[in-house]
Amino acid sequence: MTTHPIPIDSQEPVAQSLRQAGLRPTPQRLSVYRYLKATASHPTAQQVYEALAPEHPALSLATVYNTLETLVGLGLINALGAAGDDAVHYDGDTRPHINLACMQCHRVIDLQSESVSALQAEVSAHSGYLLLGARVLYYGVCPACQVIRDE
Amino acid sequence: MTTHPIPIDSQEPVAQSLRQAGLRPTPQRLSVYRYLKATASHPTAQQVYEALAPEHPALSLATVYNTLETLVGLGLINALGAAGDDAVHYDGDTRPHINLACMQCHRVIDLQSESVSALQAEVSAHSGYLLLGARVLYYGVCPACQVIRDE
DNA sequence: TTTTGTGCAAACGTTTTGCAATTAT
DNA sequence: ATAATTGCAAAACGTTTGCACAAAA
Repeated sequence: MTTHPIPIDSQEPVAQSLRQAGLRPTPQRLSVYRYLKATASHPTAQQVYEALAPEHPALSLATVYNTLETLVGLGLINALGAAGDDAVHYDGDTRPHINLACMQCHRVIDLQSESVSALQAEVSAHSGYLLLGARVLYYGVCPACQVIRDE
Repeated sequence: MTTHPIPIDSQEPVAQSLRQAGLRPTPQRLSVYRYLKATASHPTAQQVYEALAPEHPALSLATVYNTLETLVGLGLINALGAAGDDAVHYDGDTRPHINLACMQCHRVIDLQSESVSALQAEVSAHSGYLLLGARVLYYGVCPACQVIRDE
């Protein structure tokens, strides 16, 4: 692989989290993480790969998969599961919120909610689990796809 | 396929739901549904298949997959997504509750919660989505697996 | 009789893995 | 130097699909 001019900011919280876990803050990991933080599209591994490919031509899909798994394991991103497309969608926003998935167009959007924070607190306090992530998602058919369905 | 003596109770709510959707309440569909309602184990398709195989020797894994998809589409069961094992886990309990998944032993348990009903109400009222199911799941490491991990 | 559903096996697409080369520490 | 990480290709796995047969309407 040829080295690409993707800057590694060692001060970045992700970089620190990775180091704390004994992992290296590589350009690939930072790119994947940054992309997930910057987008609201809840992409699949394939979509992350396609989004980063232009600026990161040597990136491999396998590395994207590995990286996503790593980030989930560290609790830095959430794995939401499939949205009618057999591919896991990821969410860079780990703050408590609701996800809405359309099983028809496979899009996932966010919905703010008062209640989710309470939920998370409840789980943290009473479960006894070492929590890594959340998957608060309701699935169905979005307004746009309902219209199409009626035609 | 040979006919098996699995009774079809036409009064069963599932049977009625299936008919309303123009689908037939077959022994396979009722068996899968009943099993999911009766267990608290949040099984994968494979696990449903293995559980029903002894009493339903002609059942095929493909039918289990098809049936699970059908039931999800009708909102009769919930698709929770993977639990560290790349296989979708299903939940026969569609009442609002929290699911806790252990990414190490791949088990999913339930957690009662006051807040989840409020969540669901919020989504129903404000999303504009035609809702089919919920996926309220927190994942991490269960108490038992934490002990093993420490050893 | 017409339509729907099943079972089997093959196909598909997502995800994982082995290994040599590369990179960070 | 040493150990971790990448990229590629191949493999593996869960899931879906095509089709002939069976069952229900």
